Parts: sequence; structure tokens; C-alpha cells
Amino acid sequence: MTTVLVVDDEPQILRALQINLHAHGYTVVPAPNGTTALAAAQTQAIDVVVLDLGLPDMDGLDVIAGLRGWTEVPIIVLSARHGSHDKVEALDAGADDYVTKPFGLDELLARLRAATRRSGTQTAEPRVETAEFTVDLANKQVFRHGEAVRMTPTEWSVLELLVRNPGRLVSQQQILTEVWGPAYAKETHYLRVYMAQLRRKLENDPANPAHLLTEAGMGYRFAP
Amino acid sequence: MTTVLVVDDEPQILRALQINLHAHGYTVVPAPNGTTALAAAQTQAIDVVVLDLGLPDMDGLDVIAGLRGWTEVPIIVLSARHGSHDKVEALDAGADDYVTKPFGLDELLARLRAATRRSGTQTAEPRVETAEFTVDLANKQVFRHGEAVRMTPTEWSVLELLVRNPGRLVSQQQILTEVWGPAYAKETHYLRVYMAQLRRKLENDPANPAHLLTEAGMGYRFAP
DNA sequence: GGCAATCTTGACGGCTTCCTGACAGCGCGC
DNA sequence: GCGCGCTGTCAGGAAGCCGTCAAGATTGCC
Repeated sequence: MTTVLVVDDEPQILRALQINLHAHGYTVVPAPNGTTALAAAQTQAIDVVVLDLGLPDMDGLDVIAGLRGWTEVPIIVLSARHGSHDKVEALDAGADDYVTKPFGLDELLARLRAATRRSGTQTAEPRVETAEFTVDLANKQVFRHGEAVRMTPTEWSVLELLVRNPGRLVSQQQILTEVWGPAYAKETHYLRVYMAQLRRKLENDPANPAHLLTEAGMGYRFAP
Repeated sequence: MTTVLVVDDEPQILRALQINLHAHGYTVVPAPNGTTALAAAQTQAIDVVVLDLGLPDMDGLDVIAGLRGWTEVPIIVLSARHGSHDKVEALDAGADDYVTKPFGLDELLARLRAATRRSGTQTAEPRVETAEFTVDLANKQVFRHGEAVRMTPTEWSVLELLVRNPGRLVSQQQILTEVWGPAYAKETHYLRVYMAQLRRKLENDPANPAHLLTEAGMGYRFAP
């Protein structure tokens, strides 16, 4: 099943795309603005993004840049602007395709197929493994030495964010804003508690973690 | 150097594309029809194909199919037909993109860049390398002779600033204001301490640095 | 209401990071 | 040689950060 993140600020278009894409077998994750779109991309497995450039809260180009900062997921831009300058900007920012409104649903579907066909070969597996534990992103399950490990919602959110950025340093701020919300960006104590719990559940030697690493003053890192 | 196979039956368009693409740094392999196009793709290393659907000898869709039989090279279709049916057919046949005539050269170039970015340089990460160490900007990680080197937040900030300006002289003031804040622009002592630490961690001979150079009285320079 | 699971909050010890001061070395002009 | 300005080196202590444990809140469920 292919999951499409659809970003559009007009509710009726969002709804229409949602219905039509769903009817063609896609799982749709709707987002009415850039902020929720970026948040959704971090926490869910997205196969392709359909992005309307005209958003209320931030520039569409910044959404592209935000996504391209850490993921190669195909991005198809929708826009009412026909100017070549706009197309060039979006494509150079990292978009894969640019479709001008009005567009036929057939065409969008074909471009979706083209985009997923390309990335499909290099399939990002929804499963991350280490020597000690396995994280099944799709099913939200964690195994350690073959045995299922129970996670609380918060534990899972933190773990998922780290595992979705393997090898990448994730700042405390980023974890806190993604998991608890922007108002909690300073509550670093939460993180210490939950990192300790995750390590106790997943690491062989919680005091000397092999995969859930802390970089003092910088953030945390998941080492596969 | 990126090589583009341009397939078009109209000599003047073919010639125009050839000149313009060449002017933008591409190597162009021209082909006036489908047969020579397929032959050329077999005998030369092609990075991306620009294909006009209206060919004299065979259907453009068959050219796409012929290429897709053995290669994943990106194909950008040019066509005078605006109908969504044509687009769907071409895309589903294996094309990566579909541009309708008339089109701006800027747009075609942007789509070329998008296509080659996807396929060709998937290893092109924001990484800066020297003979002795590698700085991974995206993951905020530094390797020296293959081994990860831990950086403190301040060390990383200084290093990142220098590495993001390779070969360029960065004044002490600039580093101090960027890393510590404008109020610290005079605290050059901080810099000496941290440059020493960076060199101790990264240089083979910290006393005779090869990459983190001092320009007396001016600032510092990163030499790749 | 009672219970269990989960999330917050507090306290404390240990460790990392940062700042700071003292001193040595180098290049330059006189 | 000598002073001067700039730079590199080292080490210690203060401040802040991190891990740990355990005791309240809060929530959802029976």
C-alpha cells in the first residue's frame, strides 16, 4: 500500500484528492499546512508527497527544503502558477515534478505512478534492525532477541523519530517539539527519563548504550 | 559531465536544444528518429533522455518501451499534445516526466536537473572530505580515518562554519559572532582554544595543520 | 471508587563542556 | 638582541548537562 502525504490548504481540494486517491488504492495522509505536513512526514512512513505551493503558514519552497533536509521521498508540486520561474525554483529546491492547475486526475495519478515506480526499486523498508533489537515501523512493534517488547505511546514516538533518522543526529529540541509539542521544547528532563527507559528496554548494557547514543549538549543519535 | 540523448525529428529544434544544452554544460547526443536513438543508447553512456514523441519511424511510446527494457535512465518526454490521455500513456510506459510544447528552456533545464539529481548523484550528500577527515554536515558527524570523532557543540559550530566556506577566509569576528554571539566578537582567546582542540582531534600534525589554517591577524581558513 | 499504566516532577551524583589564566613560541620592525 | 602583537598550549575549576531512582499526578478502564 502506497501512502501519499497530500498538502493543500483548500479543504475541498484536499477532500477531493483524499477521496479520489483513496479510490485508487492509496492511503492518504492529509495536511492543511506546512507545519503539520513536516510533522506528519517525520512520524509516518510516507511514500510520496503531493504539495500545493500556496500554503497559509509557510512558503511551499521551505516545505520542500524541510523535507529534503532528511528524506529523498518524491515530491510532486501542484501550483496555479504557470510561470517557468516558479517551476524552476520548485524543481531546484528538490521537487521531482511540477503540475500546473487545472490538471486532470488521470495525469496526477500517472505522475504518482511514475514517481513511486522510480523510488519503489530502492524501497525504504519499514523495518530497522540492529544486532540487539528490531523496530517494525509499519506495525509499530519492537522485538528484542525475537521477543516483542511493549512500548508506551511516548516511548514509541521518541524511538520512532530516532529510528527514522538512522545515523543522524537529532537535537533535543527537535525531539521535544515533535513528540510533546513546541511548548515543551525546553523540557529536556523528559527526554532523559525516556531515553533511560528506552535503553533499559532495548540495550544490552543500558549504562553503555550501543545504539541509542547521546551526544552531550547536541542531541541523540540512533546508530544502526 | 552529464550526457543527454536528445531525440527529435525536427532538425531546427534538435539543433536548438543541442546548442542550448551544450551551453549549459551538457554533452549532447542527437538522434533524429527512434531507431538511431535506441542504437545510440546502446552504444554510449547516457545519463538522461529527452524524447519528442512525434517521430517519423516509430511511435514514441515504443521508444520508451525499448529503453525501459534494459535501462532505468531518466526519460523526459516532449510533446505538443496537451491531452491527459497522452501524458498518462507516456508516463505509464516508463517516462519520468512529460513537458508540453511550447516550453521554456529554463523549465527543461530545471527538469533535467531534477531528473539527474534523482538518478545520478544519489551519493551526493552534503559531505566534505579531506585526506585526513570527513565532515558529514547532514548527520553532524565527523570521521577521521574512518573512525567517528566526537565533537562538543561549540567545536562543531566552529568546524561547521569553516567547512561550509571551503577555501574561503573566515574572519575571527565572523566566527565569534556566529558561534558565540555578537557580544563576544572580541574574545579571540576562545577561538585559539577551540581551533587547537579541533586540530588536535582532526589534524595529523596539530602543530602544522594541513586543513585548518591560521591567517595571522585575519582569521581562519579551511583547506579541503 | 479502585486500580494499573503512563506521564510528570524532584533530588542527587557524576561527567562533560566551557571559560579562564598563565606561559611559551613565532614573526616582525627597530 | 629586544620588545610587541598575535598565536598556540595546558590545566584547573565552575557551570551546566546527563543518567538514575523514586515519588507524586494524571489518565483510562473496570
